Amino acid sequence: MRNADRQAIRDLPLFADVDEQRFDELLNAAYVQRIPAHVDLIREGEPADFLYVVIEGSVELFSSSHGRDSSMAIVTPISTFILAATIKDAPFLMSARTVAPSKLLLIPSVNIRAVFEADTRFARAIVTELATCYRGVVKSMKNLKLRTAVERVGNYIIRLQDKSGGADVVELPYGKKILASILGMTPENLSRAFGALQSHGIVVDGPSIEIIDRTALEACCKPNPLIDDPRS
Amino acid sequence: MRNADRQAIRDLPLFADVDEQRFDELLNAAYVQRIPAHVDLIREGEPADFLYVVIEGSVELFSSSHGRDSSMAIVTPISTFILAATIKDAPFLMSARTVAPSKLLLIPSVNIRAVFEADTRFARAIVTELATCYRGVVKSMKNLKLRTAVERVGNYIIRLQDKSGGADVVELPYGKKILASILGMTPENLSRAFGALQSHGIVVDGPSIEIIDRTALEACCKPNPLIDDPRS
DNA sequence: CGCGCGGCTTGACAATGATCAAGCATCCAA
DNA sequence: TTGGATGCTTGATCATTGTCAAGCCGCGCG
Repeated sequence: MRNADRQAIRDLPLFADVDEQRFDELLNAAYVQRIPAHVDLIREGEPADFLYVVIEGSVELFSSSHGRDSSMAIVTPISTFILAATIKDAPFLMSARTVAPSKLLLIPSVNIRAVFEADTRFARAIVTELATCYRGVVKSMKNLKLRTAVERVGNYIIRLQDKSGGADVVELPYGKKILASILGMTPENLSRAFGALQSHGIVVDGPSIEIIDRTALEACCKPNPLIDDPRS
Repeated sequence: MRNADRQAIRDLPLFADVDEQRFDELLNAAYVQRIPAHVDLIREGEPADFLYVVIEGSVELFSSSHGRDSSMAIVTPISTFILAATIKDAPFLMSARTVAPSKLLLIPSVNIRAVFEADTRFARAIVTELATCYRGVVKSMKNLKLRTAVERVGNYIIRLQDKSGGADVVELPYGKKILASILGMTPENLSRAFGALQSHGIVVDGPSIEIIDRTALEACCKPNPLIDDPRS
């Protein structure tokens, strides 16, 4: 493993305070895997044998039930996924597949659980991580239940602009098909929402979106920091 | 505080392994409150000054944004709510109000965080609790995104029957208006879903529901343990 | 006890969003 | 380079769900 990658993982709040020796143990037990795009990593319902860390690329978490599918989230570097299932030694509630060619670190769950039992600082870091994950999903629920499709799309654009340092032109980081599914709508409806928002301060050109009137966009889509602020 | 209440709280996985002296500290710092029905306990966006424990009665967690409201969960005894906000010292993402006359224990968040820092077993119990809460919300998301309204209602009935030990007749534990909102629909649509399910193995009489053909109900609503099993 | 309010049901109608289908553009593999 | 597959857009149509409204019932309060 490259030192830059190792340091990037070390800098994650989850691992930052772990005892150095135990961090070494985790990494020594782990596997680095380079995976092409569109590869299934794990299937919902299967045991969570590894904690996954996305180093490069991106991973889609999705769920299926009786013929229906829905994307739930995209995990980008440097992030972990399936921490809760790992800690609980429980089956995973979502499947995961690579969206782009990806570099992943797979840390065996037994090692994660061992360090969790042995290192108090790790246990506390896991608390913070899980609390953050929990609040993230609660906010997604609120987004779904309290907003129309157009509002969800508009607020996604606003968040993306904020995340891009306020740039006027932002690029969608993944395809519109997945974005639609994450936002809880069909691709057709996403196209229509983009169309509708062109009267409210944006210009859409494929994966590029220019925000020409942020005020109009916010008036239409009504951002709420208790849903949209990634730090809350 | 009555000994039975104290023991019931002590028996919660969250507190079961906490050092006895520290558990005493928590309870000594706490307040018992008897609250009538329909009283707002906390408003979303406010700081989470207390961890709440429902000892009797029930509490509705709900959210509002720009004129729209939605119920998110009902908390029943013996359970806590707003643990994540307490631990993160963050604003609460949902409001809470009593559904029925309730008896609550309010434990100051500063005390919770102090014991979290001092008692490893508490930290670990919090991990398990948060992981469980996180998985619960993920399952709610899947319920919303992967099912129709009728399926959501039908699976709610199935879960209620399982929770009632398989009884043929079950009672809705709270009003249909709140149930509709938790399941992500209007009260009118809930009534219609109950009506539709009368052709699929149930008989509805006010808050009583008789399941006369569980097989037909399951065939219609397609339960999935990765959504519906409360232990997963 | 009576009245008012809220919950719930039901019907009519409207709105939102999904489905189906066709066409275009792009990307990837042979 | 070419062909096929996939993503995306757009339109027509359909289905699900929300809104509005009225009526009934039960509960709580004066």
